[in-house]
Amino acid sequence: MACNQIETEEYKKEMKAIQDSMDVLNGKWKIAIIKSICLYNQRRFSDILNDVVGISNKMLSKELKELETNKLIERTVLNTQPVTVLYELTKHGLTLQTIIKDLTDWGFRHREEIIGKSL
Amino acid sequence: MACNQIETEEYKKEMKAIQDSMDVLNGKWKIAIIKSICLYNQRRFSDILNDVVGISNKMLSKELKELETNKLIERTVLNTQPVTVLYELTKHGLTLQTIIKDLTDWGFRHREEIIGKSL
DNA sequence: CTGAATCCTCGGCGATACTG
DNA sequence: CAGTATCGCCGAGGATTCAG
Repeated sequence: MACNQIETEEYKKEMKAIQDSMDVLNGKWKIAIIKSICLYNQRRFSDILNDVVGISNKMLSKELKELETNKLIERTVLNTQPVTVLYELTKHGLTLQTIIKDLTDWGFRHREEIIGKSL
Repeated sequence: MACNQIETEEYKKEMKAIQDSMDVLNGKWKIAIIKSICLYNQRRFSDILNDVVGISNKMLSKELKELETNKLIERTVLNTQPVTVLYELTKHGLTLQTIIKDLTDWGFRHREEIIGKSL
């Protein structure tokens, strides 16, 4: 119900907003990385590298940079020997949780719908 | 809060579920197409082609097929001259509305957070 | 009108090696 | 440990043309 609305101006704005969201979340790894950090609140580079099965260090490095640019995570360098780098979600990053939860729920329902059985 | 949970089995399932969702929604066009159909409940090929700015017919055709495979939309061919083809959301397709709304809202907030002002 | 077919480009992503 | 550098594949997606 009520997903129709004729206001085209509003419609265009919404489309842009969605594209913004998708750009941030797109790609093969972003959400997996966020989940990894989220799971432990704080996580090191190599920890995430282990958590996110299949990712290469190059990709991880790139994705982390993008997430930081988008102010979703924060990078902290510790003066240990050798260096330790911690990543954690920002306040803004934490607001993604609703979406992530919805995506999870819908994913389960979708699988049932398509394959006819759950995980 | 409470996005951490130690159960790794559950964690893996959730990751798969999210990947399922993202696979369905990924790419440059899927959500825009869904929104277009949704806006009018029923929409023809060339209508969507106009709604979704920038998409090529090849892409539209491909995306529509995928959406149909995923049982999100339904294709109806009318015996007109020339042929008319209608696309509409299925019940399952309509369940995406929550996610789409969340993505829209978050997109707005994100823009404020990053650029410092709204659309 | 609704696509399918073809050709081409560009960037995402992987593999491996190297650095402070 | 936490990345960078380099090479290269492959598929997403654009432009154009053809077909029923």
